[in-house]
Amino acid sequence: MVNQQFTFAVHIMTALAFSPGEVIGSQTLAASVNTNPVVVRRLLLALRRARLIETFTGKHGGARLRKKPREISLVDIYDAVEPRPVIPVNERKALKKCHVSCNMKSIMSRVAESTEEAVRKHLRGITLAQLVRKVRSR
Amino acid sequence: MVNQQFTFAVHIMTALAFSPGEVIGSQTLAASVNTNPVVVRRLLLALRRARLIETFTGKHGGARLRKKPREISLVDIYDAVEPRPVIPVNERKALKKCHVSCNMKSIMSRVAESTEEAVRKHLRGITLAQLVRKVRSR
DNA sequence: TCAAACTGTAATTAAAACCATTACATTTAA
DNA sequence: TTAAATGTAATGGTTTTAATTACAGTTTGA
Repeated sequence: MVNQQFTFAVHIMTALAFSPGEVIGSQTLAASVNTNPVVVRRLLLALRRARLIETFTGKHGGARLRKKPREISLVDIYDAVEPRPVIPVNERKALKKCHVSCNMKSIMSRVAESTEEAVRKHLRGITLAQLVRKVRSR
Repeated sequence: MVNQQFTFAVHIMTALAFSPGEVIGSQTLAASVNTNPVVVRRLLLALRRARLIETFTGKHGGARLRKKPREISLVDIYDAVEPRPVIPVNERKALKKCHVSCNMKSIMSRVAESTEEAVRKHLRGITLAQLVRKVRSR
């Protein structure tokens, strides 16, 4: 299985955006995502670090958006949860006598970086507001 | 992250492109990538299925490109090895009473698909010939 | 003031993904 | 006919990921 943190985080943020201003607990969010509340809380911490949400402890605690859904794009969430790069670079040491081997790491690094940028650029164009609109239109 | 199969496959293809027309064995390729010959052979099978290379069994066997490096782009290799999608969709069943939960799967599917397309579009712009040129220019 | 309902966080377990490795049948060249 | 390859199945070990348990700290409100 691949890392679902980004997927989970988008779900959580969409749920928060769907009920503007409301404070929602990790229990409720976990039920919506169908995962464990602790998993949700860890993601909420990451989203809070990125200043996308604020959280409240104690009874009636939970999380709430800090910005408007149209001001939050998926790249904000992507950066908040810091998923592994789309293309991993082979970190093993090169075969000295092989010209290709000696240069692949730096070459693949550039490919990986530019691909990452392409993904981020794409995600930048999708806002939470758009996702919420899709939820509502069904 | 996508697994290293794509990274390994690009390395292998670059090595083949670096020695045009030459048949190179899995042993040699594995040494360049710094992995096991069996791992390489499995990738070679995938690349062959995609008709990017041809392989030869028996003594002096190995692999060779079937097209010119400038006619092979990284998306061809990407498609050949079929890595897991960049964004995985949460396949768990939705919480019936939650409107967001019920719609997230189809919404995230579209996000995942379009992101995949963004990656493929980017990779389509990078050819093996370009990578080989970079190897040579060092 | 105390119990209930939360969050924050560490530690552990379980499952999945990934790659390496072994083994061997088959093919080919010399 | 032997040596050197590929093709491919099976197995094992490591790493990654998510689930779970546990509990201290915070807040609300009866």
